[in-house]
Amino acid sequence: MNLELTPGELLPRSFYSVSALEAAPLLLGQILERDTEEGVIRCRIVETESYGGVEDKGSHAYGGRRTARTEVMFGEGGAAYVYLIYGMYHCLNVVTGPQDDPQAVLIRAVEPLALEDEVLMRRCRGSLVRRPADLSGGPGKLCRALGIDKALNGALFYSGASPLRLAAGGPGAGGSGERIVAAPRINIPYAEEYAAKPWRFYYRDNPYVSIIDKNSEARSKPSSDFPRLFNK
DNA sequence: TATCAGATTGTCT
DNA sequence: GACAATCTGATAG
Repeated sequence: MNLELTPGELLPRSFYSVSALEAAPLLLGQILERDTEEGVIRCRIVETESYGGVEDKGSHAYGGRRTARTEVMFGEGGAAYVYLIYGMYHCLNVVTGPQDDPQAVLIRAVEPLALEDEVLMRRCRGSLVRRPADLSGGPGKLCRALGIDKALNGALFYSGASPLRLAAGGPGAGGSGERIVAAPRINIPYAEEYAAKPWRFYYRDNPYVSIIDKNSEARSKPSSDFPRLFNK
């Protein structure tokens, strides 16, 4: 996919028509915008995981399980799927693919774009932040830092009227020369043979990434090996 | 730095 | 009734 987009412009609805596996690395480097009472928080996506299709045993929609919770995943791509995990944390996903094909990309880590964004995120965060990953390195942490809860389930990322949006990152979003690591997804032992699939993507050496894979050096690839949103 | 148990509730069987 | 796409603080080395 090669879309000509101006950095800062909202990603178009068509961006979300691809599979979750395609979208996961493409979302790296894109900008997540969140409207809060204190102002707009802007941050860059640095870690994602793909949960794709009814055959993925790691997915909430495995086997076509369509319930009140997973309903958003069955809709057209471009909506937010937000759910509660372990009774106290929320997780944010970007729904992709066509209607009735449940696929989503879990956003696992973001980094604040500017100092003002970091200030707002720290304010929302609550607990002690010593290192970058403490702020927003992890799906539960980033939702707290951005004030995301189930009220945002179904929000449309491509709509200017939405309180949660996705905009194009810099000229190299989806890459920009940074190496991308593809590694197994986190905490889904029940997914059996799907647990080992390298469907987690993150920027190597980025301090906001939640967990560093020991074999990341061997597994990392130049970003040019992944689909690009922008031409060079 | 690494490991571990506890927290806490919506969701599904 | 069991468990979850997690995080945190405590404890040991």
